[in-house]
This record gives sequence, C-alpha cells and structure tokens, in this order.
Amino acid sequence: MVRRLSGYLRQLRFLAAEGRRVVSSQELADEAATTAAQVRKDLSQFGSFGQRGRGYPVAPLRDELVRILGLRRPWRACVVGAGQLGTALLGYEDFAKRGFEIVAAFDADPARIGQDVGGIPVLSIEDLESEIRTRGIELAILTVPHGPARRIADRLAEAGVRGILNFTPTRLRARPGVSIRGMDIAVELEGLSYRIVTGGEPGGNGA
Amino acid sequence: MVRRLSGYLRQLRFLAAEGRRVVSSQELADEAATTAAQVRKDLSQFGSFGQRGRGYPVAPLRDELVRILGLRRPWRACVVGAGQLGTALLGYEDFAKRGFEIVAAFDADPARIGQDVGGIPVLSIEDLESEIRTRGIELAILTVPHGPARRIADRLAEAGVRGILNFTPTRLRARPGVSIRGMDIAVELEGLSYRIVTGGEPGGNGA
DNA sequence: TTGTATTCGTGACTCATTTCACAAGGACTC
DNA sequence: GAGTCCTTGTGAAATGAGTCACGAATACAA
Repeated sequence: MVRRLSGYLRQLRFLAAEGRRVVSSQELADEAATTAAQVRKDLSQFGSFGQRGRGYPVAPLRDELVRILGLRRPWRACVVGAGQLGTALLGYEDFAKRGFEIVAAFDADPARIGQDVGGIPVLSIEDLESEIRTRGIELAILTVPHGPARRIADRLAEAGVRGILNFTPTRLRARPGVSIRGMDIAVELEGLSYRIVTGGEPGGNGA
Repeated sequence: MVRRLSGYLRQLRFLAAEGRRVVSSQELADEAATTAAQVRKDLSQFGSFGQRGRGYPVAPLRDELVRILGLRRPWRACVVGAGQLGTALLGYEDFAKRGFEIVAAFDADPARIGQDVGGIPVLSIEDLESEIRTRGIELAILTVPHGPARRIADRLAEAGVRGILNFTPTRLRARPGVSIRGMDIAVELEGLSYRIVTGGEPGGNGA
C-alpha cells in the first residue's frame, strides 16, 4: 500500500511541475495501475484531502503525501560496499530529488578508500560506527558480498541506523528499531519466471 | 507468495549442498521468516511433497520448486542500458547459478557498443529486435534513463520478450503477454521512510 | 506389537485488503 | 436558483491471505 502512495506522489510531482491544479482519483489510479476507489480508500485513511465534484488539489495533496511518507526533510543515507553496484548507486542523482541524500560510502578495499565518487567520499569500513554517528547517517544501502553481509548489518544496527535496503542475497536478521527491505534481483527474476510459466496476468506488481 | 517460494528454494539448495536429506516445515519457516503452517500451506497448493512424521525430502522438494518457479531450464536474458547500473548487473555471477543466463547487453552509446563486459557483448540498441529474435532472448533487465524507457519497453514487447525487470523510475504500460516487475530503489527507500516514521514493525518484507 | 513422539495436510476461522454502491457536497448551465 | 453533472468519502459486501487446530500417517523405542 505504501508502494501505491509512492506512485501517487510521483504522479503528483509530475502534475505539479506541469502546472495542473486538480486531479481526480481516476486519473491517479490510471497512472498508478489501480482503481479510483482504491485511491480514495488509500487517501481517506489519512484524512479528507479532496473536494467533491472537483477532485484533489495537486500541490496540497503532494505535500500531504510527502508528510505521510516521512519525507519532509531529506534522509541521510550511505552505501555500504563500493563495488560495481554500490558505485552505480552513488551516481544515481534521482535519490536527492526524492528526498534521500547519500553522504558517504564504505568499503573494505584500501584501493577504494579515500576515493571520491561524484563528490561522495569512500570511507573505511573500519570506521563504520564512528562515521555513521558523526555524519548522522540514518539509512544504509547494503551492497556487500554475501559473506560479510550479516555482520555488517549487525554493525549498522548497532551504530544506530534506522533502516537498511538490502541488495545482498542474504536474509538479514530482524533487529528491533531497524527496518529492513530486501531487493534480491534474482528473487524478482524468479517472480517473473513464475508468472510467465503459469500464464498469470502480465501487469502485476508496480512497474 | 512467490517470494516465499524463492526463499524456500534458496534454503533447500543450501541444505542439499550440505547433504541434508529431510527438512521440516518449521526449519524452512525459520529461515524464510514465516511460520511452519505457512510453509505447509504454500507447498500444499502444488501437491503433497512431504512425509508425515519425517518432513520434506530436500532434493525432491528443491526440484519440485525449480519446476514450479519455471526454472527447469535457464532463461535467456539481456540487460538494456549498459550504464553504471547495467554494467554492474552484467558482472553479477549469481544470475547463472539461479537459472538466468545473460547473453547480451544493449546500449545507444557508440563508445560502448562492441565492448565485451565479462564475456557479454554490448550490442547496438538499433539492432534490439533482430538480436532478441536471433539470440532467443526471453527476459530483459531495463536500466535505461527515464526518457527512452517507455519506448524501449514497447520495442522489447514487440520483439517478443516475455518479461521485463524494470529498474527505471518510469511506470511502464502493461502489454499483453509481457510480465513486468518494477524495482524502483527510491520507492523502496520511501517504504523504509514510512515504516520508520510510523514506527511500524521493523522486519517486514523479505530481507 | 503397543505406545509415544513427530510432522504433514487441510478444513475452519480470523484478519486484512479490495471492490462495490451510493449518499453528500460542490460546480456549472441556463 | 433549479436542475444536472461530477467526484469524493465511506459503510457494506466480497475476496483473499494467513493462522489455528487437529486428524492421519510415519518413525522409533520398549
């Protein structure tokens, strides 16, 4: 359901940039691949933002969603593991626009430590805890190999990180106070495979 | 639910490599962050693979899941967009082990076309349709910028690709016969943000 | 062989999500 | 200002997912 809220927010930002003032639940639904009733139900959980007969005011609803999703101020994030994938993510400018500021990367390889990737410093994994504290890092994107993944996730939790986006194929232990979200690419491909062979409906999950 | 099946499969492969012969629903549940009853329900949808009083035979159940998930023979896949992220994915060896063979990459940049990334050729996006047909490519991992994303997705569908794993922040139109799965990193981060500010339980989605 | 301990498979139940249907409220026309 | 057209907000119904509880089948010990 939060996925859908994200979808509405994206569309609202686009509409606001276009100068649109109001939007109907139907229009939001089309773009987010859901139904008008679903949009209204989703939004009504948090309040009554629309106007009957008119629709939803674009900018105020966008701001409301920003608030609901906890994006009023940018999150300070880091990438742990400056390998190929990690480095690719460091160059991803969209993060800043969407409210996530990547302020550091960490790696164990001395050849990489001290480098600057698009203005983001690559720090030593040895200093993980202290750097997280001094830089006020709240989120971590984990792109290390399977081997050290669990241990590093534990260290991140210990250092006070609030959320981890886990790109490793490792299932992390849940820790109180730390939200974890997995992004295993192979798992997603398996999901595709399953849908194809079972002939399920194509659309499915957010695209 | 397919996500859980993937989790069981991963664990079963691990157990098989260790030489284990049988495993209980409880044990599978622990590793996949679910319950024993859930495991049994999930598996019973496809048949009766366990033995009462003993558990599930590891190798046969693994093979059964491989079949259910459509992984009996490897899928032929390509990466479209050989930028930072695309290149990173080309180097990801786990794909082969999990049943996905990346046979080509596509890009529009002449400087990249003709290169070889870890044995995988970077082809011209102009030849997308013909190369997909001659190489028998069935899946595409889309890592192009927002601008051309929709058009390229349409071309992929036109060329007969069966599934698209969409890393772009663009919502693709559903096309009959083409399964689409979105992996928008910012959306996932927003999900983390929401869970943190609302104080929801940490564990949540697969890690 | 009998008894006890396991563990699967499954129907019944509960809980959550989604869809439906429609009254309430506002805009717009003539 | 009366009538018509939209569109939201929301209870109620329908659907789906997950949990529970227990019978059936097996292993193992005595």
